[in-house]
Amino acid sequence: MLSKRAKYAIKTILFLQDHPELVPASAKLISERETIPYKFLENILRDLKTHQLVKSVRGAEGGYALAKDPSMISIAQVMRAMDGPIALIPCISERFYESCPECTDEETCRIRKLFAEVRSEMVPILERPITTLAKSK
Amino acid sequence: MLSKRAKYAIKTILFLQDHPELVPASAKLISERETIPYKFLENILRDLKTHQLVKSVRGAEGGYALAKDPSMISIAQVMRAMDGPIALIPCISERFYESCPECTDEETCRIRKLFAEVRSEMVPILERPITTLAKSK
DNA sequence: ATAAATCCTATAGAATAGGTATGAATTAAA
DNA sequence: TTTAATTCATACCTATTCTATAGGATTTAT
Repeated sequence: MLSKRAKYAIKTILFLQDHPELVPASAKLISERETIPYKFLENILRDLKTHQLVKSVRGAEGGYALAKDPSMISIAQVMRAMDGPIALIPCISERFYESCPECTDEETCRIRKLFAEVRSEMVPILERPITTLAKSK
Repeated sequence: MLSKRAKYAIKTILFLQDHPELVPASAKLISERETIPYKFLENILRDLKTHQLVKSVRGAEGGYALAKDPSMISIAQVMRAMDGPIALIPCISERFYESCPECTDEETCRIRKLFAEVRSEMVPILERPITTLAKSK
């Protein structure tokens, strides 16, 4: 399941996309508008910044903005930044690969094969740019 | 990510499917053959039994067997028994539905919409009977 | 200067993961 | 009828992760 951290991060990214007029948006503002605990959000924003998904302006009137064009940002990027692998098992993850200690033959592992199929269905959906998410409200 | 609990459970189910000649298979045997910690496996087997995926025979020469025809068992069933929802967010889960406390309108929630799409791709794959998993080794 | 911000480190409580310990109940076989 | 193998049940344990919160240092527009 998606962590709250990732969910809050996604909401933050979408908020920044939806409100270019409020940019740079302060953590306080985002926190209030999206009902995300303030200090927790600060933490998440730092992480998003490390992963170059947002950029920041310091000092009074400062805040956060998307670090790149929204058409270059996907939910998958946010999820990977917050929660790590999208794949349900590490032995098929592209960016977070890890072999199963007990596995004798990855090539023939049925479990791996099944979850590889799942992954290859999930990833393209999550990698769509956030601009393709129908805007609502 | 899939928990070890779920992974061990899947391996156990596949083991029982692959070795009808060893049925009823004792926890000890399964534990050795699949290198799953014995006491942890006992725990998992109890849970699988509660969810009617395996049945047990008590006493000496006892052990575990699949509770129904393998063609009626899916990886999704095992995952739900062990880890709960397959959906990445609870507001689109069929069996473990929970609304997001802060959500004002599920109908228009873009996040929900996206993850619903992900879920509807994942579930059919995971719900295939285990008999359809190409046997290997 | 002051206020409003980001930035940084540390801490804390709760839940979950991954197991372990102990022993009772059941049953086949010797 | 004893013994050994097994399931069944409960409780416990340790480490990690999750979800934050606290306190303060730093930066900057006004």
